[in-house]
Amino acid sequence: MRIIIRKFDLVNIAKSVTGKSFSDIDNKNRLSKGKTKGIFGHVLEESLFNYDINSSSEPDFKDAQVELKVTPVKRNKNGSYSSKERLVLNIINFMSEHQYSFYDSSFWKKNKSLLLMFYLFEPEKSYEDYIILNSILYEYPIDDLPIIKNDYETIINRIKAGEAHLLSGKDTMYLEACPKGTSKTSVREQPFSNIKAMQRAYAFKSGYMTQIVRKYVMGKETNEKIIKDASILESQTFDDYVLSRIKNYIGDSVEALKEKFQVDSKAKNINAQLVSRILGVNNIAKSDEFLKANIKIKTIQQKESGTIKESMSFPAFEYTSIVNETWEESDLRDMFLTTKWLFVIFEKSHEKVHLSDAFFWTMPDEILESEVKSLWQDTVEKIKQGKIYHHTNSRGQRITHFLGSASTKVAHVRPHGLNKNDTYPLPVKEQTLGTYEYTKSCFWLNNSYIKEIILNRKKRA
DNA sequence: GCATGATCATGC
DNA sequence: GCATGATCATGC
Repeated sequence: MRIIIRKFDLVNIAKSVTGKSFSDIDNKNRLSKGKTKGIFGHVLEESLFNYDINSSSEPDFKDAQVELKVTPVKRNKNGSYSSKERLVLNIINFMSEHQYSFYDSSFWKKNKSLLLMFYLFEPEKSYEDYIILNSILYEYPIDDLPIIKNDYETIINRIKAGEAHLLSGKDTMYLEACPKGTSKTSVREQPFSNIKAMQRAYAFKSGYMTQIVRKYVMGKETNEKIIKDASILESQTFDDYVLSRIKNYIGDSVEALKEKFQVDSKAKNINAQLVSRILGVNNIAKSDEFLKANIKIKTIQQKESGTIKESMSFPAFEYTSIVNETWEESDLRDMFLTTKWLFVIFEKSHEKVHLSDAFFWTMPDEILESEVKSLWQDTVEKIKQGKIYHHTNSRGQRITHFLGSASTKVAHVRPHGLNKNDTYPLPVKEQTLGTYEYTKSCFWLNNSYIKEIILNRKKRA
């Protein structure tokens, strides 16, 4: 007789190992056979749930229609927790998937209910000793579903347009088509083009997974939402909705907006605060949608001449970390590959600053892999050689060897800290100064490049 | 008026 | 106490 396991039972079984390590659970000695991809899933399937390992288009637990996923959580330097990576789901069959609507898709059939088991990834520990943090039955929140459906449509529409080879994680918000294969040479045929496309799988982006971790594993309260009514997204995308809300205020002065929304602050991000109010939230950067989709807001001031007032800063890098990175797995490259920005332009005219434009932007791959890459390499090389300080100018400022905006087209390196005494340690001695620390620095997008982005956008429109 | 080092106000 | 987003200051 076959025993039918229900969702409720599965969650209880999963929760019974909270706080245990994989070696505690592994009674079939799978861990002793060495680490392989998916080993944690295999241990739990065999030793906790007692079923045979399979790879079928059906969910792992057929009767309950639940798919088991074991996924790592990491601890950040500031003590918070994030998902260590995206959650990869089933492979997309380009040849057939385009025939289905969302609820008939392979994505929905296999993943409509997920049993998520989170473990803590700890780099200093051996993998057998990783601990299960918690387990939950994940069924999509009603507010997330319209966005996930729109993401699905976006992926399908690219396949229908014969563009499966151009699919990119940047196309979508929560659900992405991520590369899945041993290399770029893992390609498959697509139905509406002769060009072979990289094999891809559905996946939840790491930003989406991080919010699940924070809410369901760490117990953090729900984020405020920009979309107050899920039906808004039945007729438009999230991006279009956000831009249409902002466009209602184009031409308004900062003074008028401060008055209208009763915002009074000397903070340098006052313009971002105003955009938050326009979208009906306290802090757009902390909104549910921006966090889950990894969208960041940047406000930009354009002078009457058209020049952009300031270059654009990003978080400071740590000298000791960046020298241990390769470009392929660098924080900088990862940031540009996984972040989308909402640029909001404020233009100065007639002595007043007005809201003038808003659009979403991602770093083009070809720029990332040329100009940005070479700047990163130049910077890392100089840190490795301890060749940072150049000379002190007549104002007592320390001029560096890092590439400035005068010698680059897209991005440059400049200080970014509280003051010049706000430093990070150096991996090697600074050759001229003899110190083991230097003022914090970060990568900046050149204001001239930002101007170019805005011009190109106007040309296209 | 630009380029670049230095710094500020805020929030967590 | 520090990260962050954004801006300030001034020699050239």
